[in-house]
Amino acid sequence: MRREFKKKSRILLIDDNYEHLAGIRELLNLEGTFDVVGIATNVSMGVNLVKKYQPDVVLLDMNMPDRDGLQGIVDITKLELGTKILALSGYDDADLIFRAMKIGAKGYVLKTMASAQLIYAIEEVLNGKIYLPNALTSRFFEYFQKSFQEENSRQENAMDEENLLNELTQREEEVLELLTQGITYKGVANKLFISETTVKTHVNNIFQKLQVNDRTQAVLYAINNGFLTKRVKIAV
Amino acid sequence: MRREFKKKSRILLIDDNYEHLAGIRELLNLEGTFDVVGIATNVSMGVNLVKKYQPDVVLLDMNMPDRDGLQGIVDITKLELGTKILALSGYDDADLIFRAMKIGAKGYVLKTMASAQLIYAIEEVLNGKIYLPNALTSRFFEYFQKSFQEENSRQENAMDEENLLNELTQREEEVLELLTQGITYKGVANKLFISETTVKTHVNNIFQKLQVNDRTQAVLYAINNGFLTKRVKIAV
DNA sequence: ATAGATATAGACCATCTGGTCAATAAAATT
DNA sequence: AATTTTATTGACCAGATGGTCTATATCTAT
Repeated sequence: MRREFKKKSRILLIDDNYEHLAGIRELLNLEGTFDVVGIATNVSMGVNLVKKYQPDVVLLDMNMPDRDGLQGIVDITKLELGTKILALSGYDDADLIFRAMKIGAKGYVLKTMASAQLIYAIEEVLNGKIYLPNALTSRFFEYFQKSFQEENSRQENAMDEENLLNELTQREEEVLELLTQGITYKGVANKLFISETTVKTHVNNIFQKLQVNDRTQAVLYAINNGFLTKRVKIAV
Repeated sequence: MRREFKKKSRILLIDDNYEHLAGIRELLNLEGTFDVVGIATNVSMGVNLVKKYQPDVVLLDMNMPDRDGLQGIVDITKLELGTKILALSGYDDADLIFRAMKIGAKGYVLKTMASAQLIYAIEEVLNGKIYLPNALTSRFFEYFQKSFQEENSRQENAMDEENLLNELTQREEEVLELLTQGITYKGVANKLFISETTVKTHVNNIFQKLQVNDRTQAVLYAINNGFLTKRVKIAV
Protein backbone atom coordinates (compact mmCIF):
# COMPACT_ATOMS: atom_id res chain seq x y z
CA MET A 1 0.00 0.00 0.00
CA ARG A 2 2.48 2.54 1.17
CA ARG A 3 5.71 2.81 -0.79
CA GLU A 4 9.07 3.89 0.63
CA PHE A 5 9.46 7.08 -1.37
CA LYS A 6 8.69 8.92 1.82
CA LYS A 7 11.67 8.27 4.04
CA LYS A 8 10.92 6.72 7.38
CA SER A 9 11.54 8.58 10.61
CA ARG A 10 14.43 7.23 12.61
CA ILE A 11 13.56 6.27 16.14
CA LEU A 12 15.75 5.13 19.02
CA LEU A 13 14.46 3.49 22.17
CA ILE A 14 15.94 3.59 25.65
CA ASP A 15 14.26 1.58 28.38
CA ASP A 16 15.68 -0.68 31.02
CA ASN A 17 12.79 -3.06 30.55
CA TYR A 18 13.67 -5.20 27.58
CA GLU A 19 10.16 -6.61 27.16
CA HIS A 20 8.75 -3.18 26.81
CA LEU A 21 11.54 -2.20 24.50
CA ALA A 22 10.79 -5.09 22.19
CA GLY A 23 7.09 -4.39 22.35
CA ILE A 24 7.46 -0.83 21.22
CA ARG A 25 9.84 -1.81 18.48
CA GLU A 26 7.27 -4.24 17.15
CA LEU A 27 4.58 -1.63 17.35
CA LEU A 28 6.61 0.97 15.51
CA ASN A 29 7.82 -1.44 12.88
CA LEU A 30 4.26 -2.54 12.21
CA GLU A 31 3.27 1.04 11.72
CA GLY A 32 5.58 1.18 8.75
CA THR A 33 6.49 4.85 8.79
CA PHE A 34 9.08 4.41 11.50
CA ASP A 35 12.47 2.88 11.51
CA VAL A 36 13.79 1.80 14.88
CA VAL A 37 17.49 2.38 14.39
CA GLY A 38 18.59 1.25 17.81
CA ILE A 39 17.56 0.15 21.25
CA ALA A 40 19.37 0.40 24.57
CA THR A 41 18.62 -0.73 28.08
CA ASN A 42 20.57 1.99 29.82
CA VAL A 43 21.26 5.64 29.32
CA SER A 44 24.98 5.68 28.63
CA MET A 45 24.64 3.07 25.93
CA GLY A 46 21.65 4.92 24.57
CA VAL A 47 23.52 8.20 24.37
CA ASN A 48 26.28 6.50 22.43
CA LEU A 49 23.77 5.11 19.97
CA VAL A 50 22.26 8.57 19.57
CA LYS A 51 25.70 9.86 18.71
CA LYS A 52 26.21 7.07 16.20
CA TYR A 53 22.82 6.89 14.50
CA GLN A 54 21.51 10.42 14.99
CA PRO A 55 17.83 9.44 15.21
CA ASP A 56 15.02 11.91 14.72
CA VAL A 57 13.29 10.93 17.93
CA VAL A 58 14.38 9.17 21.07
CA LEU A 59 11.80 7.45 23.24
CA LEU A 60 13.32 7.65 26.67
CA ASP A 61 12.03 5.83 29.70
CA MET A 62 11.90 8.01 32.80
CA ASN A 63 11.58 5.28 35.38
CA MET A 64 15.12 4.05 35.44
CA PRO A 65 17.52 3.60 38.34
CA ASP A 66 18.83 6.80 39.92
CA ARG A 67 17.65 9.76 37.96
CA ASP A 68 19.04 8.35 34.80
CA GLY A 69 16.05 9.29 32.69
CA LEU A 70 16.50 12.98 33.38
CA GLN A 71 20.21 12.67 32.96
CA GLY A 72 19.57 11.12 29.57
CA ILE A 73 17.61 14.15 28.44
CA VAL A 74 20.43 16.41 29.53
CA ASP A 75 23.10 14.29 27.87
CA ILE A 76 21.29 13.91 24.59
CA THR A 77 20.38 17.58 24.46
CA LYS A 78 24.01 18.43 25.05
CA LEU A 79 24.98 16.61 21.87
CA GLU A 80 23.12 19.32 20.00
CA LEU A 81 22.00 17.02 17.22
CA GLY A 82 18.49 18.38 17.27
CA THR A 83 17.24 15.05 18.51
CA LYS A 84 13.68 15.25 19.76
CA ILE A 85 13.16 13.47 23.04
CA LEU A 86 9.83 11.93 23.93
CA ALA A 87 9.73 10.93 27.58
CA LEU A 88 8.03 7.68 28.51
CA SER A 89 6.85 6.88 31.98
CA GLY A 90 4.83 4.34 33.84
CA TYR A 91 2.94 6.85 35.91
CA ASP A 92 2.12 10.53 36.00
CA ASP A 93 4.60 11.80 38.57
CA ALA A 94 4.12 15.56 38.37
CA ASP A 95 7.62 16.29 39.52
CA LEU A 96 9.13 14.06 36.86
CA ILE A 97 6.95 15.57 34.16
CA PHE A 98 7.92 19.04 35.23
CA ARG A 99 11.63 18.34 35.30
CA ALA A 100 11.59 16.45 32.03
CA MET A 101 9.80 19.26 30.22
CA LYS A 102 11.94 21.86 31.89
CA ILE A 103 15.18 20.42 30.61
CA GLY A 104 13.93 19.98 27.10
CA ALA A 105 11.76 16.92 26.50
CA LYS A 106 9.45 17.53 23.55
CA GLY A 107 6.71 15.38 24.97
CA TYR A 108 5.71 13.01 27.71
CA VAL A 109 3.53 9.96 27.31
CA LEU A 110 2.43 7.24 29.68
CA LYS A 111 3.12 3.61 28.95
CA THR A 112 -0.47 2.87 29.84
CA MET A 113 -1.77 4.98 27.02
CA ALA A 114 -3.14 3.47 23.83
CA SER A 115 -0.52 2.75 21.22
CA ALA A 116 -2.32 5.03 18.78
CA GLN A 117 -1.62 7.89 21.14
CA LEU A 118 2.05 7.01 21.26
CA ILE A 119 2.18 7.05 17.48
CA TYR A 120 0.41 10.37 17.43
CA ALA A 121 2.79 11.79 20.01
CA ILE A 122 5.79 10.75 17.97
CA GLU A 123 4.34 12.36 14.87
CA GLU A 124 3.62 15.59 16.67
CA VAL A 125 7.10 15.71 18.08
CA LEU A 126 8.54 14.95 14.66
CA ASN A 127 6.64 17.95 13.35
CA GLY A 128 8.42 20.14 15.83
CA LYS A 129 5.52 20.38 18.22
CA ILE A 130 5.29 19.69 21.90
CA TYR A 131 3.01 16.86 22.84
CA LEU A 132 1.49 16.41 26.26
CA PRO A 133 -1.75 14.49 26.82
CA ASN A 134 -4.43 16.58 28.48
CA ALA A 135 -4.24 14.65 31.70
CA LEU A 136 -0.53 15.28 31.97
CA THR A 137 -0.93 18.91 31.03
CA SER A 138 -3.17 19.30 34.04
CA ARG A 139 -0.74 17.51 36.28
CA PHE A 140 2.05 19.65 34.95
CA PHE A 141 0.29 22.92 35.59
CA GLU A 142 -0.81 21.99 39.06
CA TYR A 143 2.79 21.37 39.90
CA PHE A 144 3.97 24.39 37.96
CA GLN A 145 1.67 26.75 39.77
CA LYS A 146 2.37 25.23 43.13
CA SER A 147 6.09 25.51 42.64
CA PHE A 148 5.70 29.16 41.79
CA GLN A 149 3.46 29.94 44.69
CA GLU A 150 6.33 30.15 47.09
CA GLU A 151 8.37 32.19 44.68
CA ASN A 152 5.44 34.53 44.24
CA SER A 153 4.95 34.99 47.95
CA ARG A 154 8.67 35.46 48.41
CA GLN A 155 8.54 38.14 45.77
CA GLU A 156 5.56 39.81 47.36
CA ASN A 157 7.46 39.64 50.58
CA ALA A 158 10.40 41.28 48.90
CA MET A 159 8.33 44.37 48.20
CA ASP A 160 6.57 44.21 51.50
CA GLU A 161 6.43 47.13 53.85
CA GLU A 162 8.07 44.92 56.47
CA ASN A 163 11.21 44.71 54.40
CA LEU A 164 13.92 46.45 56.37
CA LEU A 165 15.58 47.42 53.11
CA ASN A 166 12.85 49.99 52.69
CA GLU A 167 14.16 51.83 55.71
CA LEU A 168 17.37 52.65 53.90
CA THR A 169 17.93 56.06 52.44
CA GLN A 170 18.97 56.36 48.83
CA ARG A 171 22.57 56.91 49.71
CA GLU A 172 22.59 53.96 52.03
CA GLU A 173 21.23 51.79 49.25
CA GLU A 174 24.06 52.90 47.01
CA VAL A 175 26.57 52.00 49.67
CA LEU A 176 24.92 48.64 50.31
CA GLU A 177 24.92 47.89 46.63
CA LEU A 178 28.65 48.40 46.55
CA LEU A 179 29.04 46.24 49.63
CA THR A 180 27.22 43.44 47.79
CA GLN A 181 30.07 43.55 45.32
CA GLY A 182 32.59 42.89 48.02
CA ILE A 183 34.13 46.33 47.94
CA THR A 184 36.10 47.79 50.82
CA TYR A 185 35.42 51.06 52.66
CA LYS A 186 38.16 52.77 50.75
CA GLY A 187 36.83 51.45 47.48
CA VAL A 188 33.32 52.66 48.22
CA ALA A 189 34.67 56.04 49.26
CA ASN A 190 36.45 56.38 45.95
CA LYS A 191 33.48 55.28 43.92
CA LEU A 192 31.13 57.70 45.63
CA PHE A 193 33.66 60.53 45.96
CA ILE A 194 33.18 60.79 49.69
CA SER A 195 35.49 60.19 52.61
CA GLU A 196 36.05 56.80 54.12
CA THR A 197 34.60 58.03 57.37
CA THR A 198 31.35 58.88 55.66
CA VAL A 199 31.16 55.41 54.24
CA LYS A 200 31.66 54.00 57.70
CA THR A 201 28.84 56.11 59.03
CA HIS A 202 26.53 54.96 56.28
CA VAL A 203 27.51 51.36 56.81
CA ASN A 204 26.89 51.64 60.52
CA ASN A 205 23.46 53.08 59.84
CA ILE A 206 22.77 50.25 57.43
CA PHE A 207 23.71 47.71 60.08
CA GLN A 208 21.37 49.38 62.55
CA LYS A 209 18.48 49.41 60.14
CA LEU A 210 18.96 45.86 58.91
CA GLN A 211 19.68 44.69 62.44
CA VAL A 212 22.88 42.93 61.55
CA ASN A 213 26.43 43.11 62.88
CA ASP A 214 28.66 42.95 59.86
CA ARG A 215 28.89 43.44 56.13
CA THR A 216 28.52 39.78 55.28
CA GLN A 217 25.21 39.57 57.07
CA ALA A 218 24.11 42.81 55.46
CA VAL A 219 24.93 41.45 52.02
CA LEU A 220 23.10 38.22 52.78
CA TYR A 221 20.08 40.16 53.99
CA ALA A 222 20.12 42.20 50.82
CA ILE A 223 20.29 39.14 48.60
CA ASN A 224 17.66 37.17 50.47
CA ASN A 225 15.23 40.07 50.68
CA GLY A 226 15.22 40.93 47.05
CA PHE A 227 17.58 43.83 47.02
CA LEU A 228 17.97 43.30 43.31
CA THR A 229 14.51 42.03 42.40
CA LYS A 230 12.98 44.91 44.30
CA ARG A 231 14.10 47.55 41.87
CA VAL A 232 13.34 45.45 38.81
CA LYS A 233 9.73 45.98 39.84
CA ILE A 234 6.90 43.52 39.49
CA ALA A 235 8.38 40.60 37.59
CA VAL A 236 5.21 38.50 37.82
CA MET B 1 -35.51 20.83 27.38
CA ARG B 2 -33.18 21.41 30.28
CA ARG B 3 -34.70 22.31 33.61
CA GLU B 4 -33.04 24.45 36.27
CA PHE B 5 -32.70 21.76 38.93
CA LYS B 6 -29.01 21.82 38.17
CA LYS B 7 -27.80 25.17 39.39
CA LYS B 8 -26.08 27.33 36.85
CA SER B 9 -22.42 28.21 37.10
CA ARG B 10 -21.78 31.81 37.98
CA ILE B 11 -19.55 33.62 35.52
CA LEU B 12 -18.06 37.09 35.61
CA LEU B 13 -16.56 38.87 32.61
CA ILE B 14 -13.81 41.46 32.56
CA ASP B 15 -12.84 42.99 29.24
CA ASP B 16 -12.20 46.56 28.25
CA ASN B 17 -13.96 45.97 24.96
CA TYR B 18 -17.66 46.32 25.65
CA GLU B 19 -18.74 44.80 22.35
CA HIS B 20 -16.85 41.67 23.10
CA LEU B 21 -18.15 41.66 26.62
CA ALA B 22 -21.73 41.79 25.42
CA GLY B 23 -21.04 39.15 22.82
CA ILE B 24 -19.73 36.65 25.31
CA ARG B 25 -22.59 37.39 27.68
CA GLU B 26 -25.07 36.59 24.94
CA LEU B 27 -23.21 33.45 24.06
CA LEU B 28 -23.11 32.21 27.62
CA ASN B 29 -26.70 33.10 28.32
CA LEU B 30 -27.80 31.24 25.23
CA GLU B 31 -25.94 28.21 26.42
CA GLY B 32 -28.29 28.08 29.39
CA THR B 33 -26.00 26.45 31.92
CA PHE B 34 -24.22 29.66 32.74
CA ASP B 35 -25.28 32.68 34.65
CA VAL B 36 -23.33 35.83 33.89
CA VAL B 37 -23.47 37.54 37.28
CA GLY B 38 -21.49 40.59 36.32
CA ILE B 39 -19.43 42.35 33.70
CA ALA B 40 -16.71 44.97 34.05
CA THR B 41 -14.63 46.95 31.60
CA ASN B 42 -11.65 47.36 33.88
CA VAL B 43 -9.81 45.34 36.44
CA SER B 44 -10.44 47.30 39.63
CA MET B 45 -14.17 47.30 39.02
CA GLY B 46 -13.99 43.66 38.11
CA VAL B 47 -12.20 42.73 41.29
CA ASN B 48 -14.85 44.51 43.31
CA LEU B 49 -17.56 42.57 41.53
CA VAL B 50 -15.71 39.35 42.24
CA LYS B 51 -15.69 40.27 45.90
CA LYS B 52 -19.40 41.02 45.80
CA TYR B 53 -20.75 38.19 43.67
CA GLN B 54 -18.15 35.48 44.24
CA PRO B 55 -18.47 33.91 40.79
CA ASP B 56 -17.24 30.40 40.01
CA VAL B 57 -15.28 31.53 37.00
CA VAL B 58 -13.92 34.85 35.81
CA LEU B 59 -13.19 35.35 32.14
CA LEU B 60 -10.42 37.89 32.17
CA ASP B 61 -9.10 39.71 29.14
CA MET B 62 -5.33 39.85 29.01
CA ASN B 63 -4.97 42.60 26.45
CA MET B 64 -5.79 45.57 28.59
CA PRO B 65 -3.84 48.78 29.20
CA ASP B 66 -0.69 48.43 31.29
CA ARG B 67 -0.35 44.93 32.55
CA ASP B 68 -3.77 45.05 34.06
CA GLY B 69 -4.74 41.59 32.96
CA LEU B 70 -1.94 39.98 34.91
CA GLN B 71 -2.57 42.27 37.82
CA GLY B 72 -6.17 41.11 37.77
CA ILE B 73 -5.13 37.50 38.18
CA VAL B 74 -2.96 38.42 41.12
CA ASP B 75 -5.66 40.54 42.76
CA ILE B 76 -8.43 38.01 42.34
CA THR B 77 -6.24 35.16 43.52
CA LYS B 78 -5.33 37.17 46.56
CA LEU B 79 -9.00 37.32 47.58
CA GLU B 80 -8.75 33.58 48.16
CA LEU B 81 -12.32 32.90 47.14
CA GLY B 82 -11.34 29.91 45.06
CA THR B 83 -12.39 31.78 41.95
CA LYS B 84 -11.15 30.07 38.80
CA ILE B 85 -9.67 32.45 36.31
CA LEU B 86 -9.82 31.77 32.59
CA ALA B 87 -7.57 34.13 30.68
CA LEU B 88 -8.79 35.51 27.37
CA SER B 89 -6.53 37.00 24.78
CA GLY B 90 -6.58 38.23 21.25
CA TYR B 91 -3.34 36.56 20.28
CA ASP B 92 -0.97 33.89 21.47
CA ASP B 93 1.76 35.94 23.11
CA ALA B 94 3.95 33.26 24.69
CA ASP B 95 5.19 35.57 27.39
CA LEU B 96 1.67 36.51 28.41
CA ILE B 97 0.56 32.91 28.45
CA PHE B 98 3.52 31.95 30.55
CA ARG B 99 3.02 34.70 33.08
CA ALA B 100 -0.71 34.18 33.30
CA MET B 101 -0.34 30.47 33.97
CA LYS B 102 2.52 31.08 36.34
CA ILE B 103 0.52 33.29 38.62
CA GLY B 104 -2.47 31.04 38.71
CA ALA B 105 -4.78 31.23 35.67
CA LYS B 106 -6.65 27.96 35.25
CA GLY B 107 -6.77 28.27 31.51
CA TYR B 108 -6.06 30.45 28.54
CA VAL B 109 -8.19 30.75 25.43
CA LEU B 110 -7.97 32.89 22.34
CA LYS B 111 -10.82 35.15 21.32
CA THR B 112 -10.47 33.82 17.81
CA MET B 113 -11.33 30.31 18.86
CA ALA B 114 -14.72 28.78 18.21
CA SER B 115 -17.31 29.55 20.85
CA ALA B 116 -17.76 25.84 21.48
CA GLN B 117 -14.16 25.71 22.60
CA LEU B 118 -14.72 28.58 25.01
CA ILE B 119 -17.67 26.75 26.50
CA TYR B 120 -15.59 23.62 26.79
CA ALA B 121 -12.77 25.53 28.42
CA ILE B 122 -15.13 27.00 30.99
CA GLU B 123 -16.51 23.59 31.80
CA GLU B 124 -13.08 22.09 32.21
CA VAL B 125 -12.01 24.87 34.49
CA LEU B 126 -15.22 24.52 36.47
CA ASN B 127 -14.34 20.88 36.97
CA GLY B 128 -11.07 21.88 38.56
CA LYS B 129 -8.97 21.14 35.53
CA ILE B 130 -6.49 23.25 33.68
CA TYR B 131 -7.42 24.04 30.12
CA LEU B 132 -4.97 25.07 27.44
CA PRO B 133 -5.62 24.52 23.73
CA ASN B 134 -2.95 22.41 22.09
CA ALA B 135 -1.61 25.30 20.09
CA LEU B 136 -1.13 27.37 23.23
CA THR B 137 0.39 24.45 25.07
CA SER B 138 3.04 24.32 22.41
CA ARG B 139 3.63 28.05 22.62
CA PHE B 140 3.83 27.80 26.35
CA PHE B 141 6.40 25.04 26.37
CA GLU B 142 8.59 26.67 23.77
CA TYR B 143 8.77 29.70 25.98
CA PHE B 144 9.06 27.62 29.13
CA GLN B 145 12.02 25.67 27.84
CA LYS B 146 13.70 28.71 26.41
CA SER B 147 13.38 30.60 29.65
CA PHE B 148 14.97 27.71 31.48
CA GLN B 149 17.81 27.29 29.05
CA GLU B 150 19.86 29.99 30.65
CA GLU B 151 19.11 28.72 34.11
CA ASN B 152 20.12 25.25 32.98
CA SER B 153 23.39 26.40 31.55
CA ARG B 154 24.06 28.41 34.66
CA GLN B 155 23.40 25.30 36.65
CA GLU B 156 25.60 23.18 34.44
CA ASN B 157 28.19 25.81 34.92
CA ALA B 158 27.71 25.48 38.65
CA MET B 159 28.80 21.87 38.49
CA ASP B 160 31.40 22.49 35.90
CA GLU B 161 34.96 21.38 36.30
CA GLU B 162 35.96 25.02 35.97
CA ASN B 163 34.16 25.86 39.15
CA LEU B 164 36.77 26.95 41.64
CA LEU B 165 34.56 25.66 44.43
CA ASN B 166 35.57 22.16 43.38
CA GLU B 167 39.13 22.93 44.42
CA LEU B 168 38.06 23.21 48.02
CA THR B 169 38.68 20.40 50.43
CA GLN B 170 35.82 19.10 52.50
CA ARG B 171 36.91 21.00 55.55
CA GLU B 172 37.26 24.18 53.57
CA GLU B 173 33.73 23.74 52.27
CA GLU B 174 32.48 23.43 55.82
CA VAL B 175 34.24 26.62 56.75
CA LEU B 176 32.93 28.43 53.70
CA GLU B 177 29.43 27.29 54.45
CA LEU B 178 29.66 28.87 57.86
CA LEU B 179 31.07 32.02 56.33
CA THR B 180 28.01 32.20 54.08
CA GLN B 181 25.99 32.51 57.23
CA GLY B 182 27.89 35.56 58.31
CA ILE B 183 29.72 33.85 61.15
CA THR B 184 32.97 35.18 62.60
CA TYR B 185 36.29 33.34 62.96
CA LYS B 186 35.63 32.70 66.60
CA GLY B 187 32.16 31.43 65.83
CA VAL B 188 33.41 29.06 63.17
CA ALA B 189 36.14 27.84 65.51
CA ASN B 190 33.55 27.02 68.15
CA LYS B 191 31.22 25.31 65.74
CA LEU B 192 33.94 23.12 64.31
CA PHE B 193 35.81 22.58 67.60
CA ILE B 194 39.08 23.84 66.22
CA SER B 195 41.23 26.83 67.05
CA GLU B 196 40.68 30.25 65.61
CA THR B 197 44.07 30.08 63.97
CA THR B 198 43.08 26.97 62.07
CA VAL B 199 39.98 28.68 60.82
CA LYS B 200 42.12 31.54 59.60
CA THR B 201 44.36 29.13 57.76
CA HIS B 202 41.40 27.48 56.08
CA VAL B 203 39.91 30.82 55.19
CA ASN B 204 43.15 31.97 53.67
CA ASN B 205 43.35 28.83 51.61
CA ILE B 206 39.79 29.38 50.49
CA PHE B 207 40.65 32.90 49.38
CA GLN B 208 43.60 31.60 47.41
CA LYS B 209 41.56 28.93 45.68
CA LEU B 210 38.62 31.19 44.90
CA GLN B 211 40.97 34.01 43.95
CA VAL B 212 39.28 36.56 46.17
CA ASN B 213 40.52 38.89 48.87
CA ASP B 214 37.92 38.82 51.57
CA ARG B 215 35.05 36.89 53.03
CA THR B 216 32.34 38.93 51.37
CA GLN B 217 33.71 38.13 47.95
CA ALA B 218 34.10 34.50 48.93
CA VAL B 219 30.47 34.36 50.03
CA LEU B 220 29.35 36.03 46.82
CA TYR B 221 31.38 33.61 44.78
CA ALA B 222 29.84 30.72 46.65
CA ILE B 223 26.32 31.98 46.09
CA ASN B 224 26.79 32.84 42.44
CA ASN B 225 28.50 29.59 41.62
CA GLY B 226 25.93 27.31 43.08
CA PHE B 227 27.55 26.48 46.37
CA LEU B 228 24.15 25.46 47.67
CA THR B 229 22.63 24.01 44.51
CA LYS B 230 25.76 21.96 43.98
CA ARG B 231 25.34 19.79 47.03
CA VAL B 232 21.61 19.48 46.56
CA LYS B 233 22.81 17.46 43.59
CA ILE B 234 21.47 17.73 40.12
CA ALA B 235 18.39 19.86 40.66
CA VAL B 236 17.53 19.62 36.98
C1' DA C 1 58.50 3.83 52.07
C1' DT C 2 58.15 8.26 50.52
C1' DA C 3 56.09 12.21 48.60
C1' DG C 4 51.95 14.91 48.55
C1' DA C 5 47.68 16.48 50.36
C1' DT C 6 45.05 17.66 54.38
C1' DA C 7 43.98 19.38 58.99
C1' DT C 8 45.81 21.39 62.70
C1' DA C 9 48.04 25.43 65.21
C1' DG C 10 51.24 29.35 66.86
C1' DA C 11 53.42 33.96 66.17
C1' DC C 12 53.66 38.44 64.18
C1' DC C 13 51.89 42.36 61.96
C1' DA C 14 49.47 45.67 58.98
C1' DT C 15 45.16 46.81 57.78
C1' DC C 16 40.25 46.65 57.88
C1' DT C 17 36.09 46.73 60.43
C1' DG C 18 32.73 48.10 63.54
C1' DG C 19 31.26 51.09 67.71
C1' DT C 20 30.75 55.49 69.70
C1' DC C 21 30.65 60.38 70.29
C1' DA C 22 30.52 64.78 68.25
C1' DA C 23 29.81 68.22 64.66
C1' DT C 24 28.37 70.78 60.30
C1' DA C 25 25.51 71.77 56.31
C1' DA C 26 21.92 71.04 53.19
C1' DA C 27 17.31 69.31 52.28
C1' DA C 28 12.86 68.04 53.50
C1' DT C 29 8.98 68.40 56.47
C1' DT C 30 5.98 70.48 59.63
C1' DA D 1 10.49 79.54 61.18
C1' DA D 2 11.54 75.55 63.55
C1' DT D 3 12.35 70.71 63.44
C1' DT D 4 13.69 66.45 61.49
C1' DT D 5 16.07 63.80 58.14
C1' DT D 6 19.94 63.10 55.40
C1' DA D 7 24.74 63.47 54.00
C1' DT D 8 28.95 64.59 55.29
C1' DT D 9 33.45 64.35 58.22
C1' DG D 10 36.76 63.82 62.16
C1' DA D 11 38.81 61.37 66.14
C1' DC D 12 39.62 57.41 68.90
C1' DC D 13 39.80 52.62 69.86
C1' DA D 14 39.12 47.64 70.43
C1' DG D 15 38.72 43.80 68.05
C1' DA D 16 38.35 41.29 63.63
C1' DT D 17 40.46 40.24 59.45
C1' DG D 18 43.90 38.96 56.15
C1' DG D 19 48.97 37.84 54.87
C1' DT D 20 52.99 35.25 55.69
C1' DC D 21 55.96 31.99 57.56
C1' DT D 22 56.66 27.92 60.15
C1' DA D 23 55.62 23.41 62.06
C1' DT D 24 53.25 19.18 63.41
C1' DA D 25 50.35 14.88 62.73
C1' DT D 26 47.47 12.17 59.67
C1' DC D 27 46.21 10.25 55.77
C1' DT D 28 46.67 8.95 50.93
C1' DA D 29 48.55 7.47 46.96
C1' DT D 30 52.65 6.08 44.31
